[in-house]
Amino acid sequence: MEEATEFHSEENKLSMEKNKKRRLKTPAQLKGLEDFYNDNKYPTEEMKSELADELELTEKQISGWFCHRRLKDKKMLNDEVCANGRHDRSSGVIQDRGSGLVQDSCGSTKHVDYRYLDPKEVESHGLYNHGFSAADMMYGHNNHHYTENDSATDNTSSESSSSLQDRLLRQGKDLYDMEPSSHLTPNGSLPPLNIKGANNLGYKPSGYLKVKGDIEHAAITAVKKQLGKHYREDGPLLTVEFDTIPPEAFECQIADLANEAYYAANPALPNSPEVSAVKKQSSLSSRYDSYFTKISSQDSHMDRGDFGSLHDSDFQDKKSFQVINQRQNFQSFTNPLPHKNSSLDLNADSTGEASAYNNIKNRRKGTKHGFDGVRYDSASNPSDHYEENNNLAVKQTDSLLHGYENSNLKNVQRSEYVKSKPSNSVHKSQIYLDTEERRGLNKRMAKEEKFDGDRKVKKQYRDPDEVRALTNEMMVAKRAKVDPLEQYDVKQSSVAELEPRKSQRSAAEMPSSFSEDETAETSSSAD
DNA sequence: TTGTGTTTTATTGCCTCC
DNA sequence: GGAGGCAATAAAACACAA
Repeated sequence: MEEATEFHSEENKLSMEKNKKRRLKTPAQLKGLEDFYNDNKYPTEEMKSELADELELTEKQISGWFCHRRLKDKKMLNDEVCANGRHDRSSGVIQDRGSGLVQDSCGSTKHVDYRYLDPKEVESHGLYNHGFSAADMMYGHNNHHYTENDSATDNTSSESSSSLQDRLLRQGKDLYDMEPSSHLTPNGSLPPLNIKGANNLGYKPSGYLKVKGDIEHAAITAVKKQLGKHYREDGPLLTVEFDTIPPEAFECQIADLANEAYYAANPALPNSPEVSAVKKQSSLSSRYDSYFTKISSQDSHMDRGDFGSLHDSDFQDKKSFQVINQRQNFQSFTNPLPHKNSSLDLNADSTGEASAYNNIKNRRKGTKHGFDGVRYDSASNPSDHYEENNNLAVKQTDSLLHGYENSNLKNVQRSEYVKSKPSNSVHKSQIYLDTEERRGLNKRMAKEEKFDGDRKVKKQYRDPDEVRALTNEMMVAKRAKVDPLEQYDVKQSSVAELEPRKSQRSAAEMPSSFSEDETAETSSSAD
């Protein structure tokens, strides 16, 4: 026995040592691993071997380290998403319109989310939110079922805040709309239609989701087709005129969108269709604060930076301030590897460099994951009026939020990063996705399946940091802070304006969800 | 100093793809 | 069936508060 034991000890001397007492990687090893990991999260056998030799580790250790490193990233992402997902769930946000994929932010939340989401509601609200202004949506939520969820799941925030937050969350977080296949759903929202992508992240939609995705997608797509691509965000309630949409009803949408952007940039304009709505967004603050105050106390002074020097045309910069601030804070809160040269770090260290870096990375990112696709779309379509329209809410918010009116010059320099890496992707057009994107969802799903074999290769371009950054972007929407008084004013001022719509909706029996008949009908039409 | 919580490392089992 | 990857788990190492 002893000989055998001795033999084994000789044979596996090193491994035994490592088995009995795990050895921490030396700083040099860790650095090498991290550096390599930043470049390639899925090293090949050769790479592993080389790295093992270089770092004096075994390939097994290398593989294990990378595996755990990926898990770590994923976990971090999930944690972040978890916080977001909680908000979403509580606010009844439909994270994955169409596919039904709600970001499984925390693994266990995968099923929980659906307790709050009726497929019909998901569908109808998805349309709602797309067709309504923020103000409309607010009432839509409060007057319908979502407030129920709010009270049930989040007692810390006012009801009014939820809808607004939902709006921003969707804009910033609803990656689904932005990306058909995101990684994050990481919850933020998972790439709705990309089940594969979801799986990659550990979000494995079970039965219900798998079926739900197709059904909802078909129904929504059909409705979207009926509505047309360009329906006004500030236009009539979808259901109100749904049955009587004249062929020319939406033909002037592009122009309107342009005007909306102008309004957004000029909040002073009385006719800005979304001013009241934007003001309502202030309600975001409550829950946001509750969450981010945990992140960093620096937010307070950071947020009060001097934005005054910025012009309306610098909207992007303004927004970037929030993004950056949030990212900085968020990173400091979540990133256990401060030394890691993540994109966020790059952002802080070198604007230009980070910008270029992220641009490259964004382009490198394949369409495999929804996030990637979304961001890519957003970045690659700067002229997309939909994106512009989506920026509207943010613009308005920026212009209305006192706490953010002022910018920190220090941050201004960083705004370029956001430009290169459009945080507005967060606000990417829901409308756009609901039409153009969704039309290709089924095809895309098929492609996902088809090209799943390429996953390994594409995976190499998955950068958790990017995903994290995107998650942070999603969080940006939440960052919109408005003091309580402003919230109150917003409510008061917007009530009169919105009341008619409210009554109109109820008069039209705005469906909390499409009836089964409608769903079936639309589904069939989509077919 | 100790207890507790977190992080990191290692192992194992399962799944998917080739 | 093998390889690669993911997830769950255990345990050591570390950090921190009382």
